[in-house]
Amino acid sequence: MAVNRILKLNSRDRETLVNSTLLSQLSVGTLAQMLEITAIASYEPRDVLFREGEPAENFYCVLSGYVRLYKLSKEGREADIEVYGPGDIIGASAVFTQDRYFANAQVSERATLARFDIHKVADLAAEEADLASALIGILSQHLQTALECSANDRLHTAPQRVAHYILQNCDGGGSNTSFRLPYQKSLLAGKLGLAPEALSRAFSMLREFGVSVRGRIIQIEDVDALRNVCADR
Amino acid sequence: MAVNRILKLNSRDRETLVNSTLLSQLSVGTLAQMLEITAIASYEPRDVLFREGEPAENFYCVLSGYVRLYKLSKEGREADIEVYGPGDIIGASAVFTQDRYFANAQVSERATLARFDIHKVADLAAEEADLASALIGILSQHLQTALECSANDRLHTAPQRVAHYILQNCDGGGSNTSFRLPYQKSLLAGKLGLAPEALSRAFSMLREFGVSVRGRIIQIEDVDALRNVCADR
DNA sequence: CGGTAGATTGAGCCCAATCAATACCGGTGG
DNA sequence: CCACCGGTATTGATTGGGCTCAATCTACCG
Repeated sequence: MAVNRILKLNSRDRETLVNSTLLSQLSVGTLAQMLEITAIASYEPRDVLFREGEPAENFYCVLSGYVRLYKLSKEGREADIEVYGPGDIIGASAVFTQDRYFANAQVSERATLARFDIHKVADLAAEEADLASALIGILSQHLQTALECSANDRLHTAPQRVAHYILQNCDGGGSNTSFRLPYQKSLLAGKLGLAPEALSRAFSMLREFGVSVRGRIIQIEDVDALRNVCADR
Repeated sequence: MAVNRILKLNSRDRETLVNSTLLSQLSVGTLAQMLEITAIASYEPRDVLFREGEPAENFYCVLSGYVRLYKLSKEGREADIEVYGPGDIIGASAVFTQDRYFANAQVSERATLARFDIHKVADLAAEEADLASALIGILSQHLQTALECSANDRLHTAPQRVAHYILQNCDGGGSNTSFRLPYQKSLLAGKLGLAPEALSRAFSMLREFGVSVRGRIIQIEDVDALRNVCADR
């Protein structure tokens, strides 16, 4: 598994890494130490980073591409838990628990990742308080996101969840705005806890609220109208 | 709100506090410092500890009783996120983010709680590495639980979730075993992401798999049969 | 003995999963 | 440049799980 190539860190990836949610919080000293123990590698779609139950050895920072975290049911169906993109940290909780991975992680688009040995990082975190702080920050953030997501699932219908996602991703923007989905719709569907068909239907339902979808481009006519969708329907 | 009485720490509560997921990880020195800044108070059912969006000031350790964490939809419907019992920590993520609460917390049964000022704890954590470690541990644990819960919702039907809950709570036990629900069924329903009616129906469906429910007592005839429910139905 | 809150049961409905078929898109190779 | 192909997306028909509403039942307390 994971037949990946080891790489040198190019300047764009380096920038992403240094600005990631974890490394951007560090002092120059700690940052340098982290960079020293970083291994960079590229992955092909469908590569598996780790599987549930395996002893945890590494955690990752996404430099480019996307990785999805998911769990399997006993019958083999899978449920996506989270999708990570550039700058995101995967498996940070393993740094402390130092136990086993509790989910599966798979690359969805060609990706470049930075890999860290959790034991080395744990040792470093014991010495450098800023690293420990940064890790707590990541975990707090992820925890909040996860709980948010649970509540979202339980409270909102498919069109509401999609509307919410769109609003989060068209960053402000005037009344008429648009953006490009960073990944496949099937991946988005999983992230939102939907079957791909349900996502399609949600999009077409949102057409009457001024949302048009062509390929990966999402156009929003009236942002305020969308906000109401979240409340009403 | 929260018209609660300030109390002295009695010996049973003290034991619970010292054995809690947070304090049990600390050195004697740090433990003593934490105990110094602890305020103990008792709460009545329906008391609200905090609301979503309020500036975060405290986090809590449950000494007795139960507290549910939930979010509200814009129409006012509520979705439970988590239920905390004796020894559990509530709002730990606020220690680091030091921002606002991201959910609501309400007491469900008469409860005694230990309250900590997040700023004091944050300061202490900056000095004492064992406290920082313990906080990371709590967060990792909570994160795992939350993600587990999301996946559970998406993968399993109501009877499966209930079977899973029962199995987790009849700790080993021979083929024929029983236990008592620690709180109301409506609270359990919320925790499992179900309407109370759905929980009822799940219980009656599980009757044919050897589960009998009388009041809060759950009797399981055949633990292995239950394990299969999780996979099949 | 009423009273109240929780739990159960039934009926109807709605949302989203599933299955199946078709349309679309992006690449590859002629 | 176009024809083809495989993976992705859409659309339709059906099913089923769980929510909602409403009525009954139970248990606990005054």
